[in-house]
Amino acid sequence: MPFSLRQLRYFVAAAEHGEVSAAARALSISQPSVSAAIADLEGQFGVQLFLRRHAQGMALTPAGRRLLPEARSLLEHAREFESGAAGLGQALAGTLEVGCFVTIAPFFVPRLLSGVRARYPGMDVRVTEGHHEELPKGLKSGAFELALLYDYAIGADRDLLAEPLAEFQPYILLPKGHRLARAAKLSLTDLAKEPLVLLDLPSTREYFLSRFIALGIEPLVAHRTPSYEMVRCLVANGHGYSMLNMRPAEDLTYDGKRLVCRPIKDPLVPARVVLVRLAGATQTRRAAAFAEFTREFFTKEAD
Amino acid sequence: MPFSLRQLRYFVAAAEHGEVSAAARALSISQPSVSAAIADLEGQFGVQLFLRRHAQGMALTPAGRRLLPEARSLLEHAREFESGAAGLGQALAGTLEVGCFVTIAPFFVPRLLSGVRARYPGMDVRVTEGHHEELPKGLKSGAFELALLYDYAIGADRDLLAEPLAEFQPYILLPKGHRLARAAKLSLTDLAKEPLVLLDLPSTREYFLSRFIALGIEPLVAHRTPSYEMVRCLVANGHGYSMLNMRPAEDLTYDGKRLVCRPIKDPLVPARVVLVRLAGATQTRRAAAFAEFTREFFTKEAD
DNA sequence: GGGAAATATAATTTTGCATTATCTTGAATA
DNA sequence: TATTCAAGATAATGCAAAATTATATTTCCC
Repeated sequence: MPFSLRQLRYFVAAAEHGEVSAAARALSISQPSVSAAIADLEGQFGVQLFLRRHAQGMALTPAGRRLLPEARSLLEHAREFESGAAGLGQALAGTLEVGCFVTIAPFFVPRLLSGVRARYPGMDVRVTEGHHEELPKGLKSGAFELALLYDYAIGADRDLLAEPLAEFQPYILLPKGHRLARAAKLSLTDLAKEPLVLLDLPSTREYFLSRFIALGIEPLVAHRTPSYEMVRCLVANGHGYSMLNMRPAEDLTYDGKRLVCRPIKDPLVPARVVLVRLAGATQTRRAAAFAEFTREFFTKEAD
Repeated sequence: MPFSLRQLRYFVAAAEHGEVSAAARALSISQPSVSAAIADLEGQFGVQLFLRRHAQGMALTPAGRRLLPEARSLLEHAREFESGAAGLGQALAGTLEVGCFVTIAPFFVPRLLSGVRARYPGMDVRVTEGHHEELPKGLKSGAFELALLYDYAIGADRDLLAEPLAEFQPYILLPKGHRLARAAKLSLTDLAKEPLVLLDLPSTREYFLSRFIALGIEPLVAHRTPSYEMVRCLVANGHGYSMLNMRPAEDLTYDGKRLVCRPIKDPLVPARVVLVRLAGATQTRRAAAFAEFTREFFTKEAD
């Protein structure tokens, strides 16, 4: 492209003012800049656009007269493009309320927030952590537009649209040095007589228990706690075993104890992390953008 | 205008290749240049256009996907503008503005227009008739690119280039049956005491009078009129004689009277019809083509 | 864990654009 | 006719954008 939008702007201004000097004043630049831009255009196109009348300013040649409206049109197109492009970012500006299940949040939310902030600088995502009984309510009440949670918490609720993002196979958690930890894989039947530390959260509680019951096993629930890290600490301190979906980067508890994780031999239905939204509502552009980003995030995560 | 066509070109190339590196190769520039251009666009618009997938190149974000066709459209517009602008100088299609002295026009312009239209079908010649004081101004103001007029109207104007096309010896116009009409040739001295009907147009007026004065004759100006046909009618109705350059096909006036035309015995500088253009300006191809055709036309006319 | 591929970043050179000052030209004026 | 004035072109110079090369970083893949 031999010419620039800048040069076109100068050409149009000079044509409108009939003088390079006046155009330069209007553009708040110096007169030689405008002169040079016009001379360059004329050279590029091989056509004389203006007649120089010295003390009388400049007059458009027939060629210049024909070019003027086309230059205006191109500049107008450029302005439209600009506002359209700026609008892409602008429309996303604003706040998006998102809910997230507490145990999922630390694993993904921080990185999701960073990524979304980078891609959509004007967009402000506010994440509220909640339990499985609260999140669907929050969606329905309008407290959030999207929620990140486990599919087992939704059941057959027809009001919610759940988009699967990732699958997690539950695993068994044992204290380091536990006799069962020597096996590479464990069967739930091996654990039937062992004390279970249950993550005692709505839905999650039922989800874990149902994994046993599906195999005809009645687990011995020795401890119940609603805290994820408390589960890990209890297990690491020898109070029993547990079953979890998500696995932190280190098998180390807050109180410095070591854990051992073992996959489960028995075929279990995995837990699916889903992105949930209200079936009836039309999605805002912010929500669509967040959903798109989250989709990509988990696709990359799966690789 | 915060962005440039250059940046848009790089953006489109990167989107098409899916890689900055490949786009840079295709554009024959370095990879960081493309990276920087895209980063700048993203900054300008406040939107992320690409997902960086490191070893996997780049993928368009939803925003980038939306912007891509618009960027292509703007670039296409710019290309059209460019070819249009470049074509102004070269292509024969388009409009050529020509000025012509009023009394010359009816003798040549209609046939010139027909001929030019036949030879250059895409070319639109617009002729503006004017007087000798207006035509050079029109050239200098850019109103027309070429003008057809008498050489005596130019004088020593160094800004104008005049190309001779045809010479016309002035002749004497008498009413039918005038006593001087019996002579085959007339001397201006024979007319010194006769009433003169003067074609009263700038330059032309001075031109005719100077023919007499050059011979030491002071003509008797009985009537002045700026209308060519009025001169003929006044003469035909016995109000005097006149001197003209151009001779219509019939020596018959609008009011049905007969005229007699007689050549002049005295040696006079002929009137030259010239094609004039601005000395400083570069000629468009249309103007060159018109000039060439006009040259040929008058050469044939002289035969 | 190491190599390859892709982009980003850093440092440097080059180019383009802006500026000020000066020159040229034609028109208006005395 | 000489002078002054207005407008554009040209020249010299500084600065900022964009190009380049080289290097770092990240991820994939073996």
